[in-house]
Amino acid sequence: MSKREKIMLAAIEAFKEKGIEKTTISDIVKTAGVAQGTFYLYFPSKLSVMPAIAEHLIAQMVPAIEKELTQHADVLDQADALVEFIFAFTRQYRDVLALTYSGLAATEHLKEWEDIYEPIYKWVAAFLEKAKQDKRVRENLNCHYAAKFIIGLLESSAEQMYLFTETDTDEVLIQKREVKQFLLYALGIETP
Amino acid sequence: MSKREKIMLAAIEAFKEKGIEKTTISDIVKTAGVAQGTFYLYFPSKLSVMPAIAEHLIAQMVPAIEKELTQHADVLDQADALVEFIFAFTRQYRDVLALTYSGLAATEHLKEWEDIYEPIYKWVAAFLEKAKQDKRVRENLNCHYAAKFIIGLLESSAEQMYLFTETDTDEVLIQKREVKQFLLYALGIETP
Amino acid sequence: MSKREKIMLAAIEAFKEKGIEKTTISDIVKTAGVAQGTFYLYFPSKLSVMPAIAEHLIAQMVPAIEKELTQHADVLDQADALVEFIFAFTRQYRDVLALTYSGLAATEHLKEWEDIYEPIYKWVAAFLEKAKQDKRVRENLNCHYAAKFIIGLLESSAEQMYLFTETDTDEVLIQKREVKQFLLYALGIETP
Amino acid sequence: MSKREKIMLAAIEAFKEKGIEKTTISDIVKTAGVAQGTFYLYFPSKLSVMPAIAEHLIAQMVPAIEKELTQHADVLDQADALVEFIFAFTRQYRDVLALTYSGLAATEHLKEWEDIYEPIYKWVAAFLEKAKQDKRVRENLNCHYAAKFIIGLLESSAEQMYLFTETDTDEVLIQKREVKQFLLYALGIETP
DNA sequence: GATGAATGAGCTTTCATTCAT
DNA sequence: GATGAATGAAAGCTCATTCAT
Repeated sequence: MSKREKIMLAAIEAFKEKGIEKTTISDIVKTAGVAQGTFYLYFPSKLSVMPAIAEHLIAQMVPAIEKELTQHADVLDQADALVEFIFAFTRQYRDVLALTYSGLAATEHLKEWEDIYEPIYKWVAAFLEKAKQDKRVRENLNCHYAAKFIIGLLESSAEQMYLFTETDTDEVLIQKREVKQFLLYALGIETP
Repeated sequence: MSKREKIMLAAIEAFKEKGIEKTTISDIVKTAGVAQGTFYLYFPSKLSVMPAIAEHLIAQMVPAIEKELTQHADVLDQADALVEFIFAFTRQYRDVLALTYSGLAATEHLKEWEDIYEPIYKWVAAFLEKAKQDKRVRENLNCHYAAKFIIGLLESSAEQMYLFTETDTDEVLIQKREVKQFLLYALGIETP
Repeated sequence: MSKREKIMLAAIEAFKEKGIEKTTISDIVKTAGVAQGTFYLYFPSKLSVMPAIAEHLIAQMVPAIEKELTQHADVLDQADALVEFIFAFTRQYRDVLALTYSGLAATEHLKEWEDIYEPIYKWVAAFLEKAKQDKRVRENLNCHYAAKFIIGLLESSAEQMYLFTETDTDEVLIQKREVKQFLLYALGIETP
Repeated sequence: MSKREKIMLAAIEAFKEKGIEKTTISDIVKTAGVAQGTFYLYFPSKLSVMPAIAEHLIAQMVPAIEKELTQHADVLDQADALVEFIFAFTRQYRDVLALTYSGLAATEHLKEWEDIYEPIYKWVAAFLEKAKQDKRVRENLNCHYAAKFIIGLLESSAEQMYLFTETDTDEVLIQKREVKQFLLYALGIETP
């Protein structure tokens, strides 16, 4: 593993452990097992690690979403898969996601957040477009906007859950079922 | 105005101005016009102001939402008013909202976030319940969950916009129109 | 009890509890149950309480020593009583004694220490003088100096003990026995 | 000289100069010629330098005492040398000694004081033991205890003097002569 | 006399940053 | 490239002191 990568992963650990504000570069290099000065060979400041972390997350997210969606032919199954995926992903990375968002918000980098999401929006929009051609969603659906609403809706509902629990309690299962129904109506998907 | 209140409002100003990371307690007390030591009479640390700010924001939001919703009799108009309100509120407090969330995330206070939102969820749920009795929304709607989804959906879509612009551009108007339509379908509201 | 006295006793408590350095005037007034400003009506600073504490100690010590010594007619018994008294007194006030000395040392008041002890030296010297007339101590004994040596010797040996233990262990009993013998030889007292 | 040593010696200077209470870490580092932060690489607080100072003092005292005592064959001369040495040492370090004791008392380190003295007690006891074998001191002398009493006696009598004067006045000479005599009787040393 | 909220000078402490090795 | 002891600017924080009530 490269030193740069070591530092980035150590930063994630340290941020999780102590919060962004209280994490020092000293903490990060101690966790990474490199010298104090080495940090500056790769990053100019503590918060400049954030975009790298965000990219790291997305680099894991995009191919996973793609794989999920292409596994299913019908939009109903795809919606289902998307909900499951976003909940699973949010659960797995809940700390890091909150940290990354918060870390970007604390700097001037917040605007990059949307750029980072762009590829995901694209993918979802493409699938909706396909479904529209197949008349499987309502014909007045604006796929470009809908993609963003869907991601926002699913992420916020997943976060609402995993703020309190790390495991999939009954409460989580109900929330998932309900958000799926909410989503199907919003997209105008006919259920059998 | 109490010193505590002065400090809190000054913190909002300072956070807006310089971001949380770069704001010092010195900045806050200068803006508040109180002495350095006075800060510590009311708050133990910079981030401990965050929950107070969050409460302040919600304290402004709840009666405003209540007023908006009670002004309209039909759920169609209420939905419309809610979208307009959340967009307007998000625009007005866009910096502070992102910062507050991020500030809470950086502390142990994040879980309080949902508690703070609780009264708003309650209000929206109550209005949906009323609409359901009037058969103005789909009859299988779970009002309790829907309330949370609606708020999450609207806030995320408003944030997506105001991350980039402070004024209501065409882009914003379209996003509003689209999210309204998305919402109406999700709730199963019949449009004339 | 006067406020001044309350403050002085509270200072002793606070110094015992947290040490002189870490005790604040705030701590003292909280313990004393008076207001912050009240302190300054009686003392100009934290360390200016020290001489008052020292006087308080001596005010208790002098009559007690006097009583002990006058109870016994012979110098052998008086020496015995003095050892017992200094050990008992040191045990009882060991924290305060160290604090007082240290508190005076940290200021310009250390020289007052000897003044405070003066009456005790006087008393002991007087008793030695009487014993010398009775030929009960060696005839070349300089009573004035001997008084100071005795107090120094006994206090240091008592402190050596009670630094480690608060109760009269076997170790303490042996130390007392040995210091008595040491003292008797020093004074040239013939034992039966 | 190591930075740690520089800081310790600077602390001695500064404490002498301004007293413990009024000395700031800033004063110490200025005197030491190191940066503010460097202090914290070696000591966590101002008072935590105290044990280091105490050790430093003792490290100087032990070999000096050893040298003094081994220079003389007879216990009479050794007693004389010990009195002279303790008075000289107390005079030289009078500020620091009082401060060190007081500084240790103000912390949790006071108990270390006796540990630090242990090697000196050992040396003196060994010399007394030798003298006892030679029948130069009374045969019922408990050398272990006597060593502690002697050090306590001599230090307290030296301190009594140098509290008021820095030079060897007549008063000091008399006190030395008298304490020597007191000591000789206590040990049962026959004078020619 | 008594109070205690407010002050702000000045202390302690941190920690990003450097640079000789 | 890599190191980590040393730096010192700048932050946090304290607490003796004041003064209107």
